[in-house]
Formats: sequence, structure tokens, C-alpha cells
Amino acid sequence: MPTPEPADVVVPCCPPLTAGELSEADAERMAGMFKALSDPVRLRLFSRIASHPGGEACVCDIADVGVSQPTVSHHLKKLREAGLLTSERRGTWVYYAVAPSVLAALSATLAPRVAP
Amino acid sequence: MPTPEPADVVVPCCPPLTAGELSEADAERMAGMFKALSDPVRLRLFSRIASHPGGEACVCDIADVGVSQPTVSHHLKKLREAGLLTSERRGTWVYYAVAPSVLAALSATLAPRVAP
DNA sequence: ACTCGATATTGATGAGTGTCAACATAGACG
DNA sequence: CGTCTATGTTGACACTCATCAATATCGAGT
Repeated sequence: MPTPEPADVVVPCCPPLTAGELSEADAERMAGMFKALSDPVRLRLFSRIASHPGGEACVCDIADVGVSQPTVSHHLKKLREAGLLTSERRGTWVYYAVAPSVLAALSATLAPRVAP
Repeated sequence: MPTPEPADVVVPCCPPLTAGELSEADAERMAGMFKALSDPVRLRLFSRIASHPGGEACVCDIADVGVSQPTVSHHLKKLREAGLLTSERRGTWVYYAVAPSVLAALSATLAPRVAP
């Protein structure tokens, strides 16, 4: 039976870009993640969450990025759908957190070759 | 006087996403790079170049990705304009190469926090 | 139950983007 | 010089996306 590892597993998303030809499926998956990070507002929201203690923050703490409230909600949804954030409602407020291991996976994907 | 380091310097592009609030300018710059990587065709072109010996490849060697030749040219231009690739004409053929240190910079930007 | 504050959803709109066919440019080679 | 091959550019079109106003939902208090 497969071991149900809960949270700290690097997603088998994508091989390093320098490792060889990317399959069409991998390219599609990676492009989705990069697309989620390809907007300045989303990057600022993400960095605010990632730099908060515990890698989590209430929407009310990060929402002042210069766009309207629906737009903030829209961007957070995109980041969540891309697998970069998770959200949890606690009473009145909703907390977004950086999805575990996603940063490591993306970072590894972009890691340069060690030996040419 | 500033030391003119030629090739192996990490571009002062952007701080790690987990380091703190991203400035608007940094967010804009990073978003541009991620946007360049947010297309499956561009990712496949980039990975083909990055995985070639020397991190460089002739267009003729990577052009068969399922889209027309003008589209390939268009995507390579985008990658070049984003600072991810460099191009050089050698006789009949044009060679694209991974821009030095860009991969390291982006990878470092996505690096997870070491100590929460 | 009613209200209020926080967040999400809907619908509309303008800007941006991926794609291709047609054409242009640039070396190489006869 | 003319032709052939490799690559870039232009213009057009369909499609996606970021944004906002308006509205909905959801908890908490009163």
C-alpha cells in the first residue's frame, strides 16, 4: 500500500529544466505554476504570505496591494488553484499559507547544472 | 571603481520571496521572468537549450515542438527579451544559449526559508 | 433575527497573448 | 548575381486575463 505522506513531500512535479527534454505534460504543469507567479500583484501577495511568520497570513493583513478587494480575492484564488497556497477559514478571517514543499520543488526545477 | 565581473555574477534581480515584502519594482521584474516561463512551448524550448551541451543550441535543433516556425521565433524572442536567453548568429544558423546566472538567480528567489 | 465586517462570486470590459500565413532578411554556395 | 535554406517580422484573429462595480455568502455579535 502507498504510504500517505501528509505534508512535507516534494511534489513530483517536474524535473530540472537542465536535465533534458521536458515532456509536454510536465511543460504544461510547470507553465501553470509559473503563470501563477507571472503577475506582479500575485507575487507581492505571495511574498507577503511567505515572509509572514509560519508562512501564513490573514487576507486582511496583505490585502493592501493597490487593487480592489475582489481583485485580491481573484489573485489568491489563482495562487490556490495553482497549488502554491492553501486557505483555511478561522472564524471571521481566512488565512492563506504557502503550500509545503512547492517552493523547494520550483527552486529545484530552476537549479543550474552542477557539472556541464 | 566597480569591478567588471563578466559572466558568473548573479544578477541583482530579486530577493527571495520569503525574505520580506516585495517592492513593486522587484515584483514587476520577477513577474516578467516568470511570465516568460509561463508558456509550455517556451518551457520546452528553454529546457532543450538548457539541456544541450554547453547550455546552447541551434534553432534548427529545437524547433520541432509542434508549432509553426514563426511561432518558435516569437517564443525565442520573448525568452531573449526576458533576459533568459542570449542569441548569436554563426553563419547560416542562430544559436541560443541560457543566460549565465539567471537560473541561479531565479532558483535562489524561490528558495524556501531555512529557519522559520 | 438582524446587522456588520470579511471574503468570495458574477458579469462586463479593455488590454494582452499565442498562433498562423504571408512576407522579409540574411548568409552560403553555385 | 541568383537561388536556396534558415530565421525574423508583420498583420490578423481568437482567446485569455486583470480589473472593477455590484452582489452574494459566511461568521460573529448584538
